[in-house]
Amino acid sequence: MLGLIAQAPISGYDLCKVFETTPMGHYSASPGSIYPALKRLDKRGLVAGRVEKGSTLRPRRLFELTSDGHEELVRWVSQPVTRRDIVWAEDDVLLRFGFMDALVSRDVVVRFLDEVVRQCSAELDSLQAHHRKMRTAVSGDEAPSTGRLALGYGIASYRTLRRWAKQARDELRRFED
Amino acid sequence: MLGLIAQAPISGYDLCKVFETTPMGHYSASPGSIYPALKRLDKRGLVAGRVEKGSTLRPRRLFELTSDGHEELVRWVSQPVTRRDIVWAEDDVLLRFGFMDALVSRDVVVRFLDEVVRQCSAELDSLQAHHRKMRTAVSGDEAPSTGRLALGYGIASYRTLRRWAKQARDELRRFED
DNA sequence: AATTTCATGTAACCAGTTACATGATTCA
DNA sequence: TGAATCATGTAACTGGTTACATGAAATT
Repeated sequence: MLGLIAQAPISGYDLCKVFETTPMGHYSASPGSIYPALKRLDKRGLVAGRVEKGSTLRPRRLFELTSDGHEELVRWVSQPVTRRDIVWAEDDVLLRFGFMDALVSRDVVVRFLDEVVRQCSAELDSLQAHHRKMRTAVSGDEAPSTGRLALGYGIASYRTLRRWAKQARDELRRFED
Repeated sequence: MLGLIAQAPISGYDLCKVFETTPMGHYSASPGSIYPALKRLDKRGLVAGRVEKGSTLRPRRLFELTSDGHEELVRWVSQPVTRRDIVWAEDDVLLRFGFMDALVSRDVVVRFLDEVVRQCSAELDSLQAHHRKMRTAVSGDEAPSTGRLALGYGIASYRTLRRWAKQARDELRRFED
């Protein structure tokens, strides 16, 4: 939400709309979470709401970032990418990346992607070891268990993330001055 | 947890171990969630715990599925795969798949994968439309925004899932009698 | 003798989901 | 005039995380 508010002042209602109608919807968020979250952010001094019109219209509160909010947002996207992030919060990693270019310099973004590649490789090593163990455990010409196939998807998934990170990094480098 | 208990009677402690030491750890779960969850499942009559030893040893409760629990587990894995599942609960879809072969027939599994392919294609259409919109919005020879690149990952991700589902289906078909 | 592991659990805190409530405004 | 949309919010239910508590058994 801080990332969205940073792009332009926005109301709670329009935040809901973003989650409903764009791929941001991947990150869920319903009125029942957005309004309380805005209230929390306000209480922490990270956003400030101002009423757009004072006339007969139903008031519409536009929220914008405070300087504390901007600081917090930069801190959030700039966090080191840990293996834990890759495994348990891959979506957050991508979300942080998606807001980065408006907040930090190009080479911070590139280092971020390099770290994603590193952590993917680490996780892949561990998953592949498990995958091999499952092969030897059964061994034969029966069909693979769905459990083993599911693990195969996990591996394919981290490979895709790693490949994407490498390509994205190269693409960003290509446009460096 | 029902899926794990179905494989063999297991204690709360050993369930914790599974999540700590295998790729199942991807699905989180800590003692603070496992023990209360076991209690809930017990209360709902889906699992039954029996004490392993009555001697001086600290009692160790082994849980096994009741017939209601088995029914519920089969119901869970057999649910239709919706687009909502693919988008918001991809992990659950893979988890259901991973437990399937012990619970339902081969062709139910194959139909499950076919449905995954369908729903991926639907989601891909929608994401690609958004992706194209972001291209035309900026248009030029500047570097792509990290937001657009992040969406690119989403697309790569669903492509991987679709490709995996097709391959897994073919592999399962190859071993059909 | 001290530490680690086995083994089970509880409590405070936090936050998301669903569903509901309210009332103004715009559109058919 | 009735329905949909704009716009903001609340409440009950649910359940996860972290951290803590307890004590026996095995290991060093």
